[in-house]
Amino acid sequence: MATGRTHRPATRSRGIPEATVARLPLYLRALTALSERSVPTVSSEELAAAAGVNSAKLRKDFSYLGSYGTRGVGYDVEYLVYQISRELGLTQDWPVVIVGIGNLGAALANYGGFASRGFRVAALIDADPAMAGKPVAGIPVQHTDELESIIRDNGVSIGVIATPAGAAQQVCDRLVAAGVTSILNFAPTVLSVPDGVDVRKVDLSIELQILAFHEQRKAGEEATAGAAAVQAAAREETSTDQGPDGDVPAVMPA
Amino acid sequence: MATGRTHRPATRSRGIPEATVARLPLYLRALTALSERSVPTVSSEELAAAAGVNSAKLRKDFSYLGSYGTRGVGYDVEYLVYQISRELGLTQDWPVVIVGIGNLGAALANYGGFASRGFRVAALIDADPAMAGKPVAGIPVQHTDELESIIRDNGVSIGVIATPAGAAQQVCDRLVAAGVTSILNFAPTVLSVPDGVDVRKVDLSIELQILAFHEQRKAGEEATAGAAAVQAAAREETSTDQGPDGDVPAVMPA
DNA sequence: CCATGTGAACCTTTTCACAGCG
DNA sequence: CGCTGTGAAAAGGTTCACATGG
Repeated sequence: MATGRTHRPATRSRGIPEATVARLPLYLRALTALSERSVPTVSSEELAAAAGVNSAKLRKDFSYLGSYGTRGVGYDVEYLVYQISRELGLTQDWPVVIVGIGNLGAALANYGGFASRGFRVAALIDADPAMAGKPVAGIPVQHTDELESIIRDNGVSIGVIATPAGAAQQVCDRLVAAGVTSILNFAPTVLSVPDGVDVRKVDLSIELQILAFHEQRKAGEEATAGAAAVQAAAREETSTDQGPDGDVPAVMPA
Repeated sequence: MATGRTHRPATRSRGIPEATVARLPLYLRALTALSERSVPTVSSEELAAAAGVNSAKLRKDFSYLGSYGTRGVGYDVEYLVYQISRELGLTQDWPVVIVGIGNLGAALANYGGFASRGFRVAALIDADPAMAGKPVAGIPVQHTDELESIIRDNGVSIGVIATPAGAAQQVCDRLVAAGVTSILNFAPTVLSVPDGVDVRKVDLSIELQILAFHEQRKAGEEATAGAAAVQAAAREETSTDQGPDGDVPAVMPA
């Protein structure tokens, strides 16, 4: 930490916009890469390019966190990594359970991006008795019967559901009853949860359908030509700035 | 198709908002479920509940497609399924290739939600020679060398990247050069592509980080109590309406 | 009489453009 | 003098509330 962890009296008022929160992990990833290459500082322009957004947006986002840059120079990489990590709550340890160890569950269990971000896979849970005891990614799979005790014993507050759609709501209910308050849902279902519980969903099929929509437009353009067919040009995917930010994720039953 | 495919003179002007497009797959899923239960019609209220959004939003969304409902009654399920499918371009066949057949790639290959939505896995591609010929989900894995010919021979315009981060850009370049114009990226990297190519990303780690942020707030609330700590109550996750809609997805290297 | 379809109000997010600081 | 930080404007999306039509 170059600038030292001054902890800042935090001019930062509360209420960081959701859209900004959703981009912080992007900046963090880009900053981590710079940090590994021992780059000391970055300008908003450079960092924005690395994160795939435009610089005005990035500066505005950072302004919600506080004034962490130096005019005429840029941002101190290490310091920003620290500030964003702290803001996202990644400086603490988050035990996570993954329920449903099919192809997807296994993929998630093996994902390396967890540990490096403060997430720890506390347990893998599956309803199939035949899976019990089998190690996946070095962690023995436990039976669903153990779900409640696992959650409680490990103080788990984040659960990942990678079960088939039919089992998702039931698993969700049990996770919530046992104390989980944040759920990442990969099953293609709408989960209903009580107030105070956060749900985010990832649905692959949805992402593909959105791509298909735009793909279809591209094809139609040549045909419809003439008149006002330009329109799609509005979607200037300018080589950067991906992550349309305003989206719905994608799913996957195991 | 109850109402028959009248094809409608389409009062519908062009330019459906991105946010609406992102929700169409959600409605489609809910409608498909209703269709399977042979439900003939739904009100905006019912369908909205099933899709996890509020009814005003749903009606506004549908208004961009045209007037497909009947006042005092609701929407014809079969007819809407058809209209939305057509709008999304799902009435045609979309051959897709998946590059990177690790845990995640295999999970995707096995995902059933594809075929039922007009997507067809045309080929599985991996750089590991040892994988070549091995069947995954009934489809033999082919070596990366074949990538260009596979794309061309099958007229593939949508590619899924499930490789490690380091290989993603290179794979992306080859896909684009071979003719792919839509990419779903699971690797935790920002891909740069020429104009006209669409990229969507899915990043698991990002989703978890967003959950962690809110989780941290919840914990802080009790401590910070007193003063103005309410604020998070604004996030009324009212048992439905998940999918904060304004987000950034999550990734996964194989 | 009911539920759709939609203008209008409202809120969020993005973009602009430049003052101000290092 | 360059780059950050930020008001103000613009764009985009959501919610309200009700006229409209089956």
